[in-house]
Amino acid sequence: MPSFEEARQVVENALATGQMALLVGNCVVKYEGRAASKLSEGDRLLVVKSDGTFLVHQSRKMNAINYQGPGAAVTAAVEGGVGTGELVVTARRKLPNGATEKIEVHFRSLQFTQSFPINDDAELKVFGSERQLSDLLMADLNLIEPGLKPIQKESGVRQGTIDILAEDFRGRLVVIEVKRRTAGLDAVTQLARYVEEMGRRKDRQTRGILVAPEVTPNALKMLERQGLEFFKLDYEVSNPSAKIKGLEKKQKMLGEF
Amino acid sequence: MPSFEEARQVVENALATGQMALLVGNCVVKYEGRAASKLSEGDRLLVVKSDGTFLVHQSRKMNAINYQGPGAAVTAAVEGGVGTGELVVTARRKLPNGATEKIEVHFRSLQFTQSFPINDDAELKVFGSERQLSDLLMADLNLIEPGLKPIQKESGVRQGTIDILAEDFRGRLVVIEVKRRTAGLDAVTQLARYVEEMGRRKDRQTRGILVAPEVTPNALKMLERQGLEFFKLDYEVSNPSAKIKGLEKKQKMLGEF
DNA sequence: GCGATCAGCGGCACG
DNA sequence: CGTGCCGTTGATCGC
Repeated sequence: MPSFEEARQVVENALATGQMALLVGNCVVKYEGRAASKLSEGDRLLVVKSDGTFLVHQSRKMNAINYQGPGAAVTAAVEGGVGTGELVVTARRKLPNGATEKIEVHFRSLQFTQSFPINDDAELKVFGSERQLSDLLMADLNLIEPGLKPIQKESGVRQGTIDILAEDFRGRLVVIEVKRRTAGLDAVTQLARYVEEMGRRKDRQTRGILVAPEVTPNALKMLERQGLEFFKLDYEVSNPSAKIKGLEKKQKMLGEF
Repeated sequence: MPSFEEARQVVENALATGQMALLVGNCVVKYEGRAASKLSEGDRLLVVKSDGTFLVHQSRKMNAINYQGPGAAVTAAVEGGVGTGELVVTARRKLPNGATEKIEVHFRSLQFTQSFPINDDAELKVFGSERQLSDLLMADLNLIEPGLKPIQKESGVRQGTIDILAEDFRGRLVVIEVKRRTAGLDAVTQLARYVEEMGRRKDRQTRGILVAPEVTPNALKMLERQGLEFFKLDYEVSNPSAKIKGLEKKQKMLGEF
């Protein structure tokens, strides 16, 4: 049961020395900024990271119930008289907008306060991202359709948001949108927009193919209505790699000869 | 510097008694499931909540670098010989898919381990959500355009995914999509889809209005190209409420008489 | 339970 | 910086 003053010093010290501070206690949380919120009394975990990240966690759910991102200015103050006082930890942040947002955690009591030195330069390596699947597919578009050829970005002109731009055996443009999970209506509208934009810019007949492991019934209907296509992508991820199952199959077939 | 065995007991005890466990130490993290990932050695904070939530936090950024949602089964085991061993904390979860995903945290050393009782029944009250703004607007559609009337089955309850469905002074259908922040291309494609679906289902001339505090240049161009409309929504949030500035203005105007 | 959408989304990469 | 879009998105609401 640390005192408010001890807790205040732990937070200040953590901020000064680049450590991570952890506080557990009963508190009320107020937020005002892009929206506003009020969280009444309860026990929570407060995490204050050295980059200004500020997380209030409840006893359930993954997401912090209130938070502030990196760059927030965190302060701690003991307010009110002895015995009736509280520890107020505040995080302020400037919005790109110019306005500011503020979160205040009012601790009525504390179970625990401590700060920790956290040294960590490691970066997460992820396998099975959409980008990676897209690159794997690009390496062999014949998997989707024989004769499909990728179109290289012309002299520095970025296609931007289109995953894969290709040309079919008849010379038609093919816009390919890859999704790593079940594709819904949003994926179809996205593809439809790319196809529409591409057809308008290039004034050329353009096909659109949605590539995903699954597609919802509504999304499939909409695809058909718009004359777009679906290709089922089976893939699997394991620790040092991601693999498209079709490519594996193809390898086996080649191996049979 | 708790021993691995002490730490294991803290985790097990926390799980058994519904407490939240906090561990700080040097670890390696492996994940395999919807994707796969590897995070090499570094100091991190591990949070294990009583609902199975499992969060690995680095010293920076808001999001957990590795995680598992509510419902995960968490276990802890000491592996390897004395002196060379490690504490392995594992979270397993069944995907809706049927497959399972797993995250393993291998602690090589520990700075801190403790569990805390967290009692919290409070729910966050948020002001300024899109839903709330939509309801405020619905209460007085004349703000957007004189003669606009909401079409609703039940008072205040909106149907389906369309934010607001209304009828203008000429009896045309009006689909209104409300965004609480700057609207981009996705908002426009979404609105376009609703308008297209509505027009097709009702076989009736249909307008579409995008309502947002701002709109990106590209989105505005696309709106115009599709014959859709934009209405700038100014609002402000403060702690017990959200207010649409236009409505405030209108109140003042009425008060002037 | 699945489907669709919002979120104070966060984060990243590109212009 | 803004714009666009992915994310092991998560969380919620409606069917």
